[in-house]
Amino acid sequence: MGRSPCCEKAHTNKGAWTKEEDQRLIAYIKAHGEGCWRSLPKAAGLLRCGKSCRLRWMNYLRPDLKRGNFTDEDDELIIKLHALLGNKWSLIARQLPGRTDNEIKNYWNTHIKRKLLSRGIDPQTHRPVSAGSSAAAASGLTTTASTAGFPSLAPSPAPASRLHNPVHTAPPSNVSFARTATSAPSEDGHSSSGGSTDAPRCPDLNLDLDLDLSMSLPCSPPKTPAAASSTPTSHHQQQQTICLCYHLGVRNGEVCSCKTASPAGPRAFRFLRPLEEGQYI
DNA sequence: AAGTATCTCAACCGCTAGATG
DNA sequence: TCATCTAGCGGTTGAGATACT
Repeated sequence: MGRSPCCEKAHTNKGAWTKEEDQRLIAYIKAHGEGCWRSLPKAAGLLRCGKSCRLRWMNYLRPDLKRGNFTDEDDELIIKLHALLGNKWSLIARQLPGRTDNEIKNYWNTHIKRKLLSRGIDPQTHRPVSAGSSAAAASGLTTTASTAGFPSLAPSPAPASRLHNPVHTAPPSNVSFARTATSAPSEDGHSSSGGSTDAPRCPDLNLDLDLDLSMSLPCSPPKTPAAASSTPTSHHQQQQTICLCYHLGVRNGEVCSCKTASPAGPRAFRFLRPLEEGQYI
């Protein structure tokens, strides 16, 4: 498209940030706030790409970041969220205040994957790995048994990045992460956003997950009023709405306050359709 | 102590959605 | 409507740290 590069690469530093660069970036953002990342480097006197500045700030310098080890509770929450959302690291990160998507992504790849495999669970599908079939696990092949930790949270087979992103779009009906047996598989077999295993590993899987627009944050307003009022099907209107936090046990049984805290009204909180009797996903 | 293997995680790259003119 | 720009996302890489021989 003839698009110009995001920065003049010939005149930008790359690699690890120095303390001085960090200080410059922090000072600038403290003075001016987060804003136009493209123009920030020049304004702040940094020989860095705006993208790089943004990343450095978001992943490392932000004052509200929580450094240090993840707790077991964090682990379990991440696992559950991953089962629900796939590799939507930014969405997962928003449920863990002080953690970044990059940090969670790294933690997943270095710790949780191994932890799940040691439990005999395929980290991509969240289903038990059949005995001795680590290769199957790696390729996303699964058994049909329920997951060990959360049988109702079988993973959604990898919505293509942004194609089914509940934050960005309000589909005409459910944001169904499930795919039928006739759904097209992903173009490649390796891990991509949302997961690597678009093979029909769960042909009858129907998560029927209706994540509302505020999925991104417990109480964040919807992106647009139009989207917020996107017409739910009558089918939906009959569903009891349950906050995702509540469903996941985040609030430990409490009714999530995000329902009331949202300025956008009752449509602004996330809900899952409870499974009907005999239904499994 | 030295060399090698493995692990961790900060940073980069390429891509897309949404905004704008 | 189209072209372009920007912010943001997810996958990947590689330097440094650590463990092992």
